[in-house]
Amino acid sequence: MKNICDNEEEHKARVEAVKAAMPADEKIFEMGARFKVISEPSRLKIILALEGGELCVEHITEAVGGNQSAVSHQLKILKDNKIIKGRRQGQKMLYSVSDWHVLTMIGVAKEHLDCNE
Amino acid sequence: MKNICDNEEEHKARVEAVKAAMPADEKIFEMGARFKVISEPSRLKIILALEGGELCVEHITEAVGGNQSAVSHQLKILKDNKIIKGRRQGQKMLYSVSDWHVLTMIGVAKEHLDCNE
DNA sequence: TCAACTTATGAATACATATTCATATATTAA
DNA sequence: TTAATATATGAATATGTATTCATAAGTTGA
Repeated sequence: MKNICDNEEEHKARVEAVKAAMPADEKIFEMGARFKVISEPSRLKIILALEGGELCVEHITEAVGGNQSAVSHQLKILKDNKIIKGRRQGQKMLYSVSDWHVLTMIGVAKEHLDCNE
Repeated sequence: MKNICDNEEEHKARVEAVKAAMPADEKIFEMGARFKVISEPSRLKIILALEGGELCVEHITEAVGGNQSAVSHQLKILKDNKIIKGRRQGQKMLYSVSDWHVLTMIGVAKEHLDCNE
């Protein structure tokens, strides 16, 4: 069976095409950063906890387990990456998901892993 | 404005509901692992290079840059995570994407970042 | 202003992992 | 079997980052 990888002319054309279609390094890095943010289990849990609406830090901490400091650090990373947003209400900070693309991607992953009972 | 986080009764119910809807730790970890695999720029590039069909290691290396060893290491990680598959043809190994969920997720990310020209 | 409560943050530690170099393994042709 | 080519892999290094502890900062009520 003939394969493109054994044909030197097609080879060059193909590799050039792939390189041409490749997004800029900067874009690749941004995409990767996005996936990296939602790759950590603790952050993934936080996003899932917020899927149903905004919650304060204390409640998030209860919902996902772990201690308040760790949750706060992760909330900061999620906020810096614009995946969640926070608003203050009195002493409490209420966080909610602001990037719905992320929920879409998590939905695809959940579906794939059959997480919905 | 009344908020659920200021109401102790609703609070407990809500946190319990969130915990009940939360996938098992194991599932969370698997989802995270999936995202982690596609979060590294070098691996993301490899997947994008393979989006148009199978390529041999040498061509992948040319398309994404870097050296052969690094690409091979990343190919192994992608293969171990069942995101790509490889078949041997003579001296060459031809790799292709086997997990289309991953391409879906990358598509969402690309759209979000406006990577398409 | 002070005290209580909630959240954020800096520093230190511990752990994970990407890359490189050298080399091993596999395949083909002679 | 040997040489040439293609790919894989082990070990070492370097870098990134999650977690914890201690404490700071913001908010409210007295």
